[in-house]
Amino acid sequence: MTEAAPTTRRRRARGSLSREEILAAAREIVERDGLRQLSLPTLAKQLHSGVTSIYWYFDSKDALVDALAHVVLQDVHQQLPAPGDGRWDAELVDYFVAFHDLLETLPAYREIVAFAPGSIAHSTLTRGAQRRLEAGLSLLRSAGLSEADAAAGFGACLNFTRGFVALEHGAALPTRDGSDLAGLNEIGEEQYRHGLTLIVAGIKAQAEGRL
Amino acid sequence: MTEAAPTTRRRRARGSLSREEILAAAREIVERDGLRQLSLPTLAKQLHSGVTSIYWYFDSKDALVDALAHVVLQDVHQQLPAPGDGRWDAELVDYFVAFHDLLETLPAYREIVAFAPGSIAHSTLTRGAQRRLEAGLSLLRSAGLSEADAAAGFGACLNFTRGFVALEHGAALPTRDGSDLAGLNEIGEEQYRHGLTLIVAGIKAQAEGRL
DNA sequence: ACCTGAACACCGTTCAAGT
DNA sequence: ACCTGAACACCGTTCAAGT
Repeated sequence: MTEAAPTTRRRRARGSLSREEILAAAREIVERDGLRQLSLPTLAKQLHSGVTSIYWYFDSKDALVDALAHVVLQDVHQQLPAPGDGRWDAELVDYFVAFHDLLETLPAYREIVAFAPGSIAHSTLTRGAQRRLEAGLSLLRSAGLSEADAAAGFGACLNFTRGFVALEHGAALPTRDGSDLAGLNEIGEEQYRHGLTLIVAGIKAQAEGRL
Repeated sequence: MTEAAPTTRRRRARGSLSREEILAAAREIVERDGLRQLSLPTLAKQLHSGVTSIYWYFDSKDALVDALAHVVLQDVHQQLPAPGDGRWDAELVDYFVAFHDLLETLPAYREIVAFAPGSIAHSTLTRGAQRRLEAGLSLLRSAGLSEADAAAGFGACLNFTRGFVALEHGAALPTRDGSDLAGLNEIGEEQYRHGLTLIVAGIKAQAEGRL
């Protein structure tokens, strides 16, 4: 009765922790419960480690979230599909719709983009991601656009996609009254596709010298 | 020596607090120090009130932030410019560029969109805001689009704008290495304008039956 | 009806150890 | 070198009062 119950495991072995393991555990928590539930005590519990052990690998919680964003983004870019060989404008739409669907599917990405957009912005592109994006970019070159125009057009699609996903988060609630202006606040797959189609049509107009 | 120093004011008068005053103080903190600095203790200090007094007017901190988002959004919509009477496509671009600049100018909006996008999504449009938006919408009707196409096109511009602003926040840091793919991560006024121009060109193509 | 402090269960971070 | 608990200065929220 005088001793505390020895319910929990004791001390972790010396070299048993790592950045990778910490990030994997953090990701699991974020996918399961959302970024707001990610605290250092929760994370330590999941790792069976002391809370302060985490500080050996990351300077702060913010730094940890930055690193997590980086890992998740790498995953996203790795899963980017290669464009097919149909007409460039149709392929470009498909390419980004796939991108959009991918982002929608990854809860961790949505969580971070919604609650720590800064961490996403900090993350630089890896070499592999650059190659994937290059493939999309080349679609635009094949439309006969100058290098600068192609990059700008691709960037517009990219920005639209990223921004749209940021918007989609938390917009899943029912509208509170019926006074919605022709569904202007509606946000979803259909609205995404429409905006993207318009941008691509704009690029096409530019390629044909009608801008 | 035995008494605590009576440095601070005593108790607030009975009916002296209000939702409005609380929101105004909260807004001041957000504009000055950012949303992350907004805590109930800080807020209470600014109000010279007890921390728990705030709970008489708001159920939770989240509810308070929701209300703050609503107030700020109302301001934004009230400042929306009326479109001029030039060509519809040029006017539409100007209309949204003004919108974008407005959002950029209001730190409170940026803070909330960045750190509490959910609160923005919850907010419904007031009647006044609807009238302002109607003016922009009518630009599209004058292009000869169907009601549905006009609303969809306007919505695309709106979504692009909102999403873009969400992206801009925290993207103000210098890129960490030079491997940036033709400045694809660049985000600013120029990129905004370009994306918007493409969307409008796409709408034009649609209006002329080229989509 | 409206304002309040005490108390609670949480945070992130620093520091001075243990091994 | 790597892991740890104690301690600190914060949070948001509940509750049982005061007026």
